[in-house]
Amino acid sequence: MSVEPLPNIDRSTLRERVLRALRSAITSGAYRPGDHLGEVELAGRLGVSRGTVREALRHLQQEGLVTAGHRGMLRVNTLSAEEIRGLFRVRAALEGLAVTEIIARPDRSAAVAALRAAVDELAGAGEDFAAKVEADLGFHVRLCELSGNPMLVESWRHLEGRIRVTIMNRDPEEAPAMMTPGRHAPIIEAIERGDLPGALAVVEEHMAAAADHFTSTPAR
Amino acid sequence: MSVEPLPNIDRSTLRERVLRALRSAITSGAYRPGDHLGEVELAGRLGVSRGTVREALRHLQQEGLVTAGHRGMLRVNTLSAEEIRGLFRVRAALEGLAVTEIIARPDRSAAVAALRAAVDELAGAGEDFAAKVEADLGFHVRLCELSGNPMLVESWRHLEGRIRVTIMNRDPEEAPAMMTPGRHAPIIEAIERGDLPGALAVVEEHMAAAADHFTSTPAR
DNA sequence: CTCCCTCCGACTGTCGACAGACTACCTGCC
DNA sequence: GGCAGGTAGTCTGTCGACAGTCGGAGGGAG
Repeated sequence: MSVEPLPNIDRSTLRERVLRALRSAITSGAYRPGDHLGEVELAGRLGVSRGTVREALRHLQQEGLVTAGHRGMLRVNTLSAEEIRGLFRVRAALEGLAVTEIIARPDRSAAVAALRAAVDELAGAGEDFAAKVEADLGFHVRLCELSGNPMLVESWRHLEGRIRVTIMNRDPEEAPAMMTPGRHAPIIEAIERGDLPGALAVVEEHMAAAADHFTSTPAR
Repeated sequence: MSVEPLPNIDRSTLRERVLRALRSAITSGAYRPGDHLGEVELAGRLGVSRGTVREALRHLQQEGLVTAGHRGMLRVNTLSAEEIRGLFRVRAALEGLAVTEIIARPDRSAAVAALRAAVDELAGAGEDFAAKVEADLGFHVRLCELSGNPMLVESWRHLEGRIRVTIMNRDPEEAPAMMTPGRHAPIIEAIERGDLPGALAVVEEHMAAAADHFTSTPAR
C-alpha cells in the first residue's frame, strides 16, 4: 500500500472560516472603523447563511473588533485616544508579566533565541507594511507564549483585535517607526541579562511610546 | 398628564437572558465541571430555540466557562492546577495595574472610600457562601473600575468566568478563609498610604495565596 | 410652508427543519 | 466465540423563513 503523503483535510467549520475571513477583512483595512456590517450583505457576499455570519460577528464583537451600535447593528470598532492609552497600559502589564516569568524560567536562553528569531523576521519584512505588522505582533505574542502561561496568552489575544484596529486605523506611512528591530532589541537584552527591573522598564517605555504614537498620529 | 413612574421595560434580547441564565447556572454550581451541555436539551429546558442557546453557549465558550470537547460538544470547563496558577498570576498583573493607576489618580481618597464600602459588603455577607463570593469578586471588579481604565475592566471580566468556576469547583467549607475583610484591608491601606511598591506586594501576595489555596484544596 | 400621519423598506431577533458525522449496538458469517 | 459489516440514534452544522421594530420618504391637512 502506498504511503504517499495525503493532503491535510481542512476540518474547520464554515463558521470558523467565515470568522477568519471577516477578521482578516477588518484588520487588513478593507472595512474602515465605523463601517456598518450588515448580516444579510455579508452573508450574500460570502455565500453562506445569515446564521453563520451572525455567529462569526458575535465572536468578533467579543473580541472587540466590532461593536454594537443602534438597534444591535454592528460596526467596526473605533477606539478613542483614552481607550488606546488604557489598552497599551494593559498590554504593558501583561507583557511585563511575560518578561517576569521568562526571566524566572530555567530555559531563559532558549527564549532569548526565539525572540531574536522573531526580531529577525521583523528586520526581514522590509517595507511591506502588512508583513511588518505581523512580525511586530508576532514578537509580542511570542513573548507571551514563552512565559509558559497559557492564560497570559489568552488574555493578550483577547486584546489583539483592538490592537490591530488601532494600528490599521493609522497612516501606514507613520507606523513603521514603531516597528523596528531597534525598538525590540532592548527587551531581549534585558531578559538575557536577567535584569528584571530593567526589562520591566523597557517594556513599559515601549508601550508608552506606542500609545503616544497612536494617539498623536492622525487617523487616516 | 401623569408623571407616574412607569416600570422599566426590559429591552434585553432573549439571547442575553439565556446567556445570563446559563452563566448563572454554571457559576452557581448547578452544572459541574465536565458536564455536557447539549444544545437540544438546554433549548427544550429553557423553552427557546436551539439557535438562541447556541449563541449563548458560544459566548460562554469565549469567556472560558465552557470548552469544546469531542466533535464540538461543549462541556463545563475544568482548570488544571497549572492553569489556576497562571490565571492568578495574570490577575495579579491586572490588579497590580489597577492599584498603580488608582494611586496615580488625584481622587485617590474617593477610591479608598469605595473600596472600604466593598469590604463592608464582604463583612456583611455573613456565612452565606454565594454572597461572600459575590462580595469578594465585587471588591476586585471595583478595584479595576476605580482605575478609570475600561480596557482593564474588560480584560479582568474576560477572566471572570474562569475565576468563578475555579471558586465553585472547590469545597464551600474551605473557601471562606480566602474571602475575609482582613485579607483585603491591607490592599486599601497601602493605596491610602500611596505606597505603590507595598500595594503591589500585597496584591501579589493576595493572589499567590489564593492560587495556593485553590490548587491545594480538594475539588468537591 | 410646515407639521403630522401613514406606508414602505431594511435590518436584526428568533425559530424550525434538514443534512452530515460519529457512536454504540446488534446481527450474521466464519 | 469473535469479528466484520450494517444500522439506528444522537449530536452539532447549516440553512431559509417569518416576525418585530425602527427610520425615512411621501402625501395630505391646516
